[in-house]
Amino acid sequence: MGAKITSLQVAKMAGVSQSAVSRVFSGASASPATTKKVKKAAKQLGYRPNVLARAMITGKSRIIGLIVAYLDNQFYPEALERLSNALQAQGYHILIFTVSNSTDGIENVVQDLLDYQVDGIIAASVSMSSGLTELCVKAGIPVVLFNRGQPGSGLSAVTSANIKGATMATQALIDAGHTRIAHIAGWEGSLTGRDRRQGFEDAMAGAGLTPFAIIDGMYKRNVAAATARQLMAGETRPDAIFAGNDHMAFAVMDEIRQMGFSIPDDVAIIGYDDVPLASWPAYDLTTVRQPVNRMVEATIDTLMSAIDGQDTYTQTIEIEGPLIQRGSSKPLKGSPL
Amino acid sequence: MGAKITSLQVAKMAGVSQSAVSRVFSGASASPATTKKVKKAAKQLGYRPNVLARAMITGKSRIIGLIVAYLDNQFYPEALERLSNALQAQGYHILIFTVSNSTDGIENVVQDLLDYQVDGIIAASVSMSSGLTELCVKAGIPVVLFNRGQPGSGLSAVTSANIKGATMATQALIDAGHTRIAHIAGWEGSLTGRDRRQGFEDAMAGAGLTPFAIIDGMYKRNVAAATARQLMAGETRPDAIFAGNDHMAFAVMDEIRQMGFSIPDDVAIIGYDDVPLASWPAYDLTTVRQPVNRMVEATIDTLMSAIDGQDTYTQTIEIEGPLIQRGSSKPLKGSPL
DNA sequence: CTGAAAGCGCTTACAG
DNA sequence: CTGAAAGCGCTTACAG
Repeated sequence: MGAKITSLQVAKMAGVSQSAVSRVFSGASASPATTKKVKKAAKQLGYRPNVLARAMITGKSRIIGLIVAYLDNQFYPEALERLSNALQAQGYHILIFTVSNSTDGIENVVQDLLDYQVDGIIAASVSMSSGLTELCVKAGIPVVLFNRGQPGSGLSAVTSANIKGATMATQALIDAGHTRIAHIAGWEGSLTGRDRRQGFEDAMAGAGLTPFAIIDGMYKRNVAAATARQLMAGETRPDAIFAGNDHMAFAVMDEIRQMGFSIPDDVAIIGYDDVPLASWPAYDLTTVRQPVNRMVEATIDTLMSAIDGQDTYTQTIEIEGPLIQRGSSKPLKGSPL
Repeated sequence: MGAKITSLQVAKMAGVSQSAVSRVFSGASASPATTKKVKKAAKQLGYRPNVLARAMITGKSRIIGLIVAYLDNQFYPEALERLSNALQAQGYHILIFTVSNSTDGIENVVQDLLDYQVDGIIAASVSMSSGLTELCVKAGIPVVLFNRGQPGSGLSAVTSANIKGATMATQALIDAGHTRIAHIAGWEGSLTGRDRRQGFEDAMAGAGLTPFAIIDGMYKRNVAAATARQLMAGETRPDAIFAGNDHMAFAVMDEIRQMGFSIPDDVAIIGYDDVPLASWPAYDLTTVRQPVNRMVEATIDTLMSAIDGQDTYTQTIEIEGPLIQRGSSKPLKGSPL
């Protein structure tokens, strides 16, 4: 068992040279007669080329390293699935690394990826230190950041239009007549979190309103829940909360309902992402949609052209998504429903 | 850029042979003096061994192929994360393939995996045709099925004790006083689905009860929701529903609540898996816990000993989990709460 | 179009 | 302990 079949054995059986076998399988030119003989022998022996050996020579492993965190946030499994499908369709394979949100894990991960001679790296919601970035650049391995920009890093990034999206969400709350609007923000250490906060502040300022509160929810369920409880337990309460993402918004809704408040009557909630769960009746969450499919497309495109060496310059792509109005917030004030 | 540093360059700089460099990095014996010189040169040049080249010679790629479907079911992202962490800790890396539930996709996937010379394969909730199984056996690549047994396949498998778990769940409904109990079953094409159905039927028969209905929910949200609606729209209605997994149970709860029924007063619901969402207040779902961490442990253990060639025999491991009583079902009849 | 040969970057017996 | 050499399974100029 495990008796590996090599191109040499196929060659012998087919009565041709080893190079001929290689040519047939690597798509190089070969006469119909040779091709036929080789294919027949290969089939009989169950031969398939060793991809690792091929990779060594061509310098192309056709492996893409994917680094992902936050798998408990429904946005990422979906993104992972779509990235995976898109990459498979192009004949690439994904070497996956899951990391925790802490930064220290990622150092080794990138080195491991590089050791495997990956052709490119997609980093979903993780930050790359300048040292790591340099490492990849030196190795000539393109990196694309997914759903997390990193200004000044020199890395390509694909995100949604976070400032604009957050402005839309906040504006919707303002237009519905809310005045005491709080923001449970995404992790301040991430550009995504900072941009959404910026959008919130812009909209509030534009309406001449003072934020009821801005608190970092760290993109974590328990932090968001605790924050919500604290906000709602006070003497004066917010009449609306914009959460930095859906994952936190669900925790906020759970907590607030448990306290006996009604959504959206006592307090309106808006999230960000539009993960599948947001549309389920149990939450029915108003949210800003991040168009996963278009973000994935852009990511793959960016990565592929970098691998092909077409574009050596860095691209930052922002994709806009609509506000999806649902039951967790009130429609426009005075608007018919 | 991309000027790959090889062991030969390190050797020249360190003034030793290429073999010496290799020995230092592959953990073979080398004198302290040599080791020091080599490490110094390697560091200066930023050298790291090419894992692909190493894999070619040793015949060990340290890559594990992971096939996963149903990523929209919260159980799998969690399992993926834990599998990934456990494997990384052992120095293995995961080549991931996401497949749809349809069987046709997996054929090519396994071939791709084999082409990459993976050391082993973990198949999460996907079935392997006998042809595929034979392919892996011939290639000497161990396969472990995760959360999906396949009797007669000769493959190792790790699952929860599905029959027992389903019996417990059903018994809990019976003990709470329900008599018109329906089962929205997991996909009949899967052993998991059939076993849970079996457990349901056993418990019902044991109590002298006739199932109100048994309908295949295909492990799909929309099918489960439609089934629930149909059941509840009838003249006589079930007073309890056991769903084949949590993912379907959530859909059932959403649908039933939208119809205006109350849970658990009008109808009690129990699921299977105990995914994180089950404990969130919005669902508060009574369910049978699948101990992911122990299932992952068992999977890794089984795979590793197969890779090391210690155990060539097939193992089928079933892990028991407790029933987690929550608000979607009533506690034991007459019990204080 | 085809075969003989070199070489990808390593590991590992084999002598010394 | 160490170096020279063979070889893992391929691809790819190079002649013919």
